[in-house]
Amino acid sequence: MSSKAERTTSYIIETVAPIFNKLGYVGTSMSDLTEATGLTKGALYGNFENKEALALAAFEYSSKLLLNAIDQKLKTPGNSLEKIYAFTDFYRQYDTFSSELGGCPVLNVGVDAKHNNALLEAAAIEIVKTIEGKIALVLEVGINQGELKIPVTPLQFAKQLYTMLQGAVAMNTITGDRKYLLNTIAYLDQLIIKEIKK
Amino acid sequence: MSSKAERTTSYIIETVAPIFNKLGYVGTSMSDLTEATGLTKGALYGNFENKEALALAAFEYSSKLLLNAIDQKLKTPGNSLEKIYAFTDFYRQYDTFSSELGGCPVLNVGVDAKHNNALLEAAAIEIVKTIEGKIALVLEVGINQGELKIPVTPLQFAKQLYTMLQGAVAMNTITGDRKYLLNTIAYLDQLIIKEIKK
DNA sequence: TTGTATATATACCATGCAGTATATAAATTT
DNA sequence: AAATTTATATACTGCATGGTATATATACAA
Repeated sequence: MSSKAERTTSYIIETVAPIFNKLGYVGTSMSDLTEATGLTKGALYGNFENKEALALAAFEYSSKLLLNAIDQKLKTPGNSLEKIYAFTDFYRQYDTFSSELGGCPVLNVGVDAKHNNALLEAAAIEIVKTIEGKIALVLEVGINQGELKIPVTPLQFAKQLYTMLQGAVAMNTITGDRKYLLNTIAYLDQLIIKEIKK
Repeated sequence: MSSKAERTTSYIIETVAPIFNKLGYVGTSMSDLTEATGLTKGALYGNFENKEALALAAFEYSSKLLLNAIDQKLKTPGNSLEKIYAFTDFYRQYDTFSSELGGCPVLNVGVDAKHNNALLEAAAIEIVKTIEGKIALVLEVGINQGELKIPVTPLQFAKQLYTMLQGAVAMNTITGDRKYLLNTIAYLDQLIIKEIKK
């Protein structure tokens, strides 16, 4: 079993992650975090070197949850096309999924940290590459098995797909309107049928 | 001619706008602004009631520059299709255009202000609606003149178009890679030929 | 159960923050 | 050019910030 110390460290990260994601790195104060956790500065600084280390751990936690969810969709049983469908379908509920994380960590941290924290900025870029790579892999398998035809390289198509999804996520985030997600996925689904299904 | 007072007010807004856009509302301090303008707190508070009023004026300035640029593209001589092309083509250089504003004001303020400033959040939503409306208007004219056929309502299609563009803007902002813009516009151009050109 | 290591709470520091009152300087009006 | 209005600079609040030193409490090992 995990020690008490390990459990409080996890507890801090889990509690703090959505706050950082919502308020941003500079927008989040240490007192926001003591208030949310019910712990004191002593506890937070005993578990993390400083605010930056805490924010990084929080982002890694949030993005890992996102990556796990994506992995799960891309491992849906069936052929590559079905996996891609499961993945795009996931974004129909991305607003409720990401609300538990305090919003989309890729978008929020990617935009927020741009001029405020270099480490977080780099971490966000890393996650983007990871996600694009995961999508590309599924596409590649589909091509090799003769299921799919793609007008560009798998990575290139993966980037295009993810860009459209993140467009919907961004518009949903800004306006609060879920239709951006629904309409974009609806469009993507027919795009996939027309363009890449063999 | 404008009075000295009016000119300094304008000067403050112009100088301050890209800083707010880059650093965000909470991330920008009044001392950042006195430093950038070469003025003192007395001057800033003499021209604006408080930080929020200054940030709002700055966003209005930035978004007006964006709206003007979009208007110009959508007023390109020729038929509706050519206007739409000019508009999408504008986004090929959107990274250099927006860098003078400190990034895309819609994306940055829309994401940053979400949980930090209600007025800015509302202002960003307003700009989104305005832009979508402008695109929809051009599409509508194209339909009425028998140039274009569209699978959904003009506003709906405009939203879809803008979502894809903002996806490219978001990915470009996060990663710093211009290809997201170029590839998305390339895709959009062929989409327009296939889907809406009559 | 006691002793010890470790984790958390408390109290504090220097600094930076948004905002203000007032003095001084500069622009505008006459 | 003088008078007056208006804008900017200075000096100063009170408060919140990230971070730390140290005391106290708690978890774990014996």
